[in-house]
Amino acid sequence: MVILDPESNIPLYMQLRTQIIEAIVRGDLALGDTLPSVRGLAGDLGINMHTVNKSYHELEAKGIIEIVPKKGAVIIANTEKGPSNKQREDITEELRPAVAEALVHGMKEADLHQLISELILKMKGT
Amino acid sequence: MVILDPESNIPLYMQLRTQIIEAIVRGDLALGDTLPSVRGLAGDLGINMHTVNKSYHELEAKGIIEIVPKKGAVIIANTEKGPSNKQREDITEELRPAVAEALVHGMKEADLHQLISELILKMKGT
DNA sequence: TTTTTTGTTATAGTAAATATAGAACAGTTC
DNA sequence: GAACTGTTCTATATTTACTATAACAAAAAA
Repeated sequence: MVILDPESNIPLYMQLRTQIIEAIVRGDLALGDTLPSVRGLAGDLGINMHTVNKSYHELEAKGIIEIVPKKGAVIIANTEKGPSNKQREDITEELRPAVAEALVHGMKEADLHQLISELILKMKGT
Repeated sequence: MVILDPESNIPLYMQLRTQIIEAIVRGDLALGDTLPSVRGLAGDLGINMHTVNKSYHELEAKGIIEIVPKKGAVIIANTEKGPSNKQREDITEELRPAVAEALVHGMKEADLHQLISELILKMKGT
């Protein structure tokens, strides 16, 4: 279930790619599953085909899906095997600003671990 | 020491505000210290005054500095006291996409804690 | 085999975000 | 008084984000 907020300061294509990733994490989508066609999903969400296409290509760049021309997009992310070195570095840089903000407000290492654990629970939950 | 990358896809004002936060985390800037004037810092960095001003106002919105008109910007972030509820929620939402990406690539909770710990070390170190 | 659907590419346009530039104002500091 | 401060205003250029069509060629379905 994807819900986009057109008023958000977060671009639509980012909201979409994040929610697709979370759908995989929840198990709503699994390895080998195919994503809806760019036209189909765009129609359902009431947004433009190119916006969906941009999300898909970002997911492909992250190694989460594979786009087969003229066919469709298939999930290739292996939620069992760990991340590659590059993926791990990308994740680190993505975490950096938020971690810095946490530390500047006095959060301790243990607090951050707790917060992360809560986030994981919420994300994997209903 | 602030270094900006004009070629980055990350806006200058975001790079700047993140690096100021990290400077506080490192201890290069402390509670009560005043930031350089918007004109002064803009000159040093070779960017526009308004760009620096935008960074400062984002830091103020995050409760990290206080801008006193006609005087300057003072650091009010207390790196000892924990974050407010709102700050904690903001940090959680900022972490969400990166955590989702980590999980989709098969990182386990313990792996993420390890990665966070490494990040904190790097951030507080030289 | 015809039709539909697929991702891709190209062009075009609007709106917002980002960054710069210069000027003026009114307090603060020296 | 002079220099410096953040603030506000106008203005402009560039990039990003999003939408809108259209056309293409290959795959899939009828």
